Amino acid sequence: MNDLQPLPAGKVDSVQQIIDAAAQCFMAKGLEKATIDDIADVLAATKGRVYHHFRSKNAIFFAVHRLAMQYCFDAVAPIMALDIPADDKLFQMAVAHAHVMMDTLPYQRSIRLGVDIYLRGSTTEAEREVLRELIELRNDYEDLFRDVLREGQEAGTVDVPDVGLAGRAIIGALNGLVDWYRIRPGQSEADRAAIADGLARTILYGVKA
Amino acid sequence: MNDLQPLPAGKVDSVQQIIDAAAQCFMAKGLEKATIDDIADVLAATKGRVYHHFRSKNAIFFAVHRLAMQYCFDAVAPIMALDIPADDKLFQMAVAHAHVMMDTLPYQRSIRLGVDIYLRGSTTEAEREVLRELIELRNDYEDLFRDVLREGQEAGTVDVPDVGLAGRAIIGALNGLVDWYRIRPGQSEADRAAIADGLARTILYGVKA
DNA sequence: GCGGAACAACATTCCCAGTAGTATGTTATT
DNA sequence: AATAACATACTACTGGGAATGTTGTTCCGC
Repeated sequence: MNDLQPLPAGKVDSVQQIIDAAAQCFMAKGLEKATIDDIADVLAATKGRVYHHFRSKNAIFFAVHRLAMQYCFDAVAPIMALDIPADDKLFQMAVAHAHVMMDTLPYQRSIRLGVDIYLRGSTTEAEREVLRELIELRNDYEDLFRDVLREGQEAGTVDVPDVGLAGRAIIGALNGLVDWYRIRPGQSEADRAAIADGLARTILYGVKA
Repeated sequence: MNDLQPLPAGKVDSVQQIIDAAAQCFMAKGLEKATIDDIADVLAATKGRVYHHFRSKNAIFFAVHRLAMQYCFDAVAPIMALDIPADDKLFQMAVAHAHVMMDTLPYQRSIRLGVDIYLRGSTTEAEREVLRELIELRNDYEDLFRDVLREGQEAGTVDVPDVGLAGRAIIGALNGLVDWYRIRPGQSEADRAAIADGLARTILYGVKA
């Protein structure tokens, strides 16, 4: 995939490959049905390689989840720092989030609904602790949207019945991408930009004429 | 839950109980981790009862899915028949859909992301056939929203950049309920009405002041 | 600058717990 | 007596994870 790099390669790359393969498998077959062997197969390797770097299957899922959240933060956080009106900021954040959903689809798809299910299934206390962190990460991320909403509400550029509810609505509309978006061969960057822009616009301006 | 009926009971009721128990288990532990024994336990019964009425675990999931869609149609279809402006219709549909999400949470939660995953895992052709029907059902349902959107767009009461995209946004924002809504002890019917109304309002009118 | 020890990065093999599904009772109803 | 509606007991298999084997690389004293 990225074999043509100057070959810094080494250890980090191998772990990264495993995480990436896992995300693909999780997306394709679901968290449970995807086996360690499946992940190894994608890499043309065996379980040995996977278990050398990860303690358990859960640990792999956690890594996928953490990276997925990282992608989101990296895309949206810079916009938070901009000194622009809250409504404009929100628009750009929505566009950025939509792009991340499409660009890192396997990751985002893997973590949907996965957390709370894994929470109940996790045996060790250590695992539950990691899960709480991940959930908190997610909450922090979604708070970014709520914060901007509140900022706009106070400045008068945003008007919603309930900031919390509006935040949920926005996140829901954007995350829905993960459910219906499919990577098609003939799609251009412009097509994806149109999707991201159209979604953000619909959310910001509503559907009423 | 509905024990106080005139007790028509009999066979239909037993099957219904199994489906209901399955939906609860699927919500609590996920489709894979929920076992047939779990479902039987909820009913204080054994696998025998379950397998007497259902050929396989997949068949149970299909029943849950079908019923989940049925609940949606039953709530939204009547509104389609009303002779009111498209934007008002859309608002009422959104409110109704939100209520169904909360009222039948275990069902709706069970089917999220379950379909496409099961699609790849389904062995027999018969199962895949059933899945195609279910997916088509879902598309038909979502088409209801898109149809109303288009109707409003033509009538001038709705203004969106893209009808398909706006439909996805609306569905996404509403279905997001399934992810974050939790049944709390002290919640009243009014609380849920506020959620449904607030969501619909945010979607219809957007967030811009 | 070389022999080998220690280690990293895997591959192979094996075990066993858990689970879907089956086969075979058992009881009540019609 | 036939069948519906279950319960009980059993089988077969899958997949996570551990134990162990193999190979290339690094490092270190002499």
